[in-house]
Amino acid sequence: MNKKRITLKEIATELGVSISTVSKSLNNSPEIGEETKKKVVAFAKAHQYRTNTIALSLKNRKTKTIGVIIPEIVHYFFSNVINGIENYASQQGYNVIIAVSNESFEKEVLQMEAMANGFIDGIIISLAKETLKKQDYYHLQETMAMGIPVILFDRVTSNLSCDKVVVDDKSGAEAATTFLINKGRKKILLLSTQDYLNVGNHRTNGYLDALKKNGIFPDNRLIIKCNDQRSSEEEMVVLEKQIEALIDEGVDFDGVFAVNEIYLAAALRVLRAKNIKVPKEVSMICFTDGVISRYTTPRLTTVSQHAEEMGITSAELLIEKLEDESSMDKTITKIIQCSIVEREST
Amino acid sequence: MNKKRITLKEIATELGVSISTVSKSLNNSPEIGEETKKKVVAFAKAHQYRTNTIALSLKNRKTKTIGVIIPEIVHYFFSNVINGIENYASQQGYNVIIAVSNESFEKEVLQMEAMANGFIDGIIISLAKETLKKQDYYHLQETMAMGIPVILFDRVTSNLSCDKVVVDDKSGAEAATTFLINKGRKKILLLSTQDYLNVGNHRTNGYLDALKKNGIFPDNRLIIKCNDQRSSEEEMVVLEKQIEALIDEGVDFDGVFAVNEIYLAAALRVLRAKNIKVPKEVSMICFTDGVISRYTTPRLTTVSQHAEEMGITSAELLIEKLEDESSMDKTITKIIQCSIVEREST
DNA sequence: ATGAAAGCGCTAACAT
DNA sequence: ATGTTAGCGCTTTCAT
Repeated sequence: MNKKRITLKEIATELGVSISTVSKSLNNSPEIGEETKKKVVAFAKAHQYRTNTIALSLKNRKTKTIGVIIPEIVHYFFSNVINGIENYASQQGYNVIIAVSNESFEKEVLQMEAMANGFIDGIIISLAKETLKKQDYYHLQETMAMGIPVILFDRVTSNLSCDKVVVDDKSGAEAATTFLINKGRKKILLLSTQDYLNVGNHRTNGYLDALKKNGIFPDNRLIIKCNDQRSSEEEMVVLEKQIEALIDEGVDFDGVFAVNEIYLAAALRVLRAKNIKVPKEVSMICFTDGVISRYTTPRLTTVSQHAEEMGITSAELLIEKLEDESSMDKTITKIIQCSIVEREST
Repeated sequence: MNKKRITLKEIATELGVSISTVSKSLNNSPEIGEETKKKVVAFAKAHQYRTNTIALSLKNRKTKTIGVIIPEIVHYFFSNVINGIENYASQQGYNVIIAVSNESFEKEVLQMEAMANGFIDGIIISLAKETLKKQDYYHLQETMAMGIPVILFDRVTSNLSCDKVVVDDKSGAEAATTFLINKGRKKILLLSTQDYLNVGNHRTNGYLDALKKNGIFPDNRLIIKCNDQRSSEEEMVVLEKQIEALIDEGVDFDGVFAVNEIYLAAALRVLRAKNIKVPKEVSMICFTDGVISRYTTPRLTTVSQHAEEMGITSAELLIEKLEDESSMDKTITKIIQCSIVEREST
């Protein structure tokens, strides 16, 4: 046991040739005679030679691995993005390291530094809520200054000049709202987030635009911007109470548009408790085409953000920067279009 | 831009001292005079010196990173396990690399080799369905033979001698079934998987044991072992049909125990379509305390497998092996107890 | 107190 | 066709 892997040097002494002969043989260099080549390759195979990636990295000054930092991993959207990144990257011969910031600024900085310090050629990141709130991007600037390319996705900021991959949140929200309007709904409840999350902000604007374009005057009582709670469980409880109160106050609505699945699931629970029929009396739609939408009754109509595609695109952008020096200068922003997945709630 | 990080060598020439003096100063060696030390440290700081992890790894023959291979990432249980691993590992100064096998044997082998080839000190893995079916563990044996410690979690096999972290599936299933029996249920529908998945197998046994201990004779018509379909969507459709058929045939049941959330969610949909009241007429419980359970109506009572704890335990086991040579010989299996989280479906 | 040199495993330019 | 050597960035033993 503990058979510590064999090195070029060992093969060389064992075979009575030089290290470079071994190296060249293994890399199938034309410099080496067929005879020797065969001999070396056979020996290497027999002894399960595996080239030491670390040594290679040190030599080449590149690690062929890319780092991904996401705010949360237990999250349908993000894990799908990772899926996309993983698929494309591995197909291009890159490894993927994943780190989680847990929505914390401090942890994000730590993770970023750990990565920048060593093992990665480039970083793909979606910013933590706290970072967005603080608007402190020093750690990102620093690693970019070190010549490490950074790609931002989904949770981005205009304060950083680098490649970005975003969803067209505004037009997605507009489409969703319009979708409800076209079903004859006029009093549409919006469940959104606080404005510092650009995502929530854009979606709210899309909602407002759709109303305006259809000549519907927005009703402030129909716009709920959820407060961040410590846990999403608590957030649910608070939100459910708010919706309940709304109904009890007699504020009427015939549609609901939520900026994510769980808000809509919360609304659905309330409606069912109040015995309001979906989609008969109220139509419902939300962002995030995740697991929940598929397993509620009725199943939820959603706006898909094409998470996997976002992942692939981010990886493409990064690897391009990595392989082609000249691409380092220009910075581009890719916009992924949303699409509506209709299910039973509309 | 592209400020390529500074090296010891550069600092040395810049300051007119030797490389080793710089190295020692930065590592606060007592060998170096206070004066020089200060000077070097100051200079390093000013130029944002960061030690090159790769070089260190090459020297130390350890990378301080651990690899994790999971069958799926878009999965509540696995992402929670990762969360646990990540938390413990980073706290111990380790990085975590994640790879996904996508339930494919081939991909698992590839990922394993990529990892074993270089960047990781040890591996934590949950086996792909295909691997379990094939029962081919050569790749694992090989990396263990290379002296790389491997920890198996959740999807394990008795054919491999290494540390393992498993859930007590059988007693969890027994507890769940007993839970329903104690609510006065006697005709309990079991929704399980094919037997080659040890997880499904154990849970089925737990179910049978609970029945036996309570003097209930198992009814084969009440045991459904779902076939793997290409996608979980398809699996749902098939399963829903099966349950529907059961009811239409007049096979009666007053409880449902499913080995995972989505099976139970499927059952719930059918029951609601048939206008059967939950939990009034039928009580329901399942394994996997995930997102879905929290957002259906009624919310589902579940058996929690303490995913995060499993992650932490796996990481502990691995890091222990990594830091303490002498622990390499013994192999231990940790069993994580399940617990029931009661919600509205019982 | 400081420095020279070897070595971690590999590649590649440059001999031979 | 094969070998020698330098070097990637760092630590550490052994001089000085």
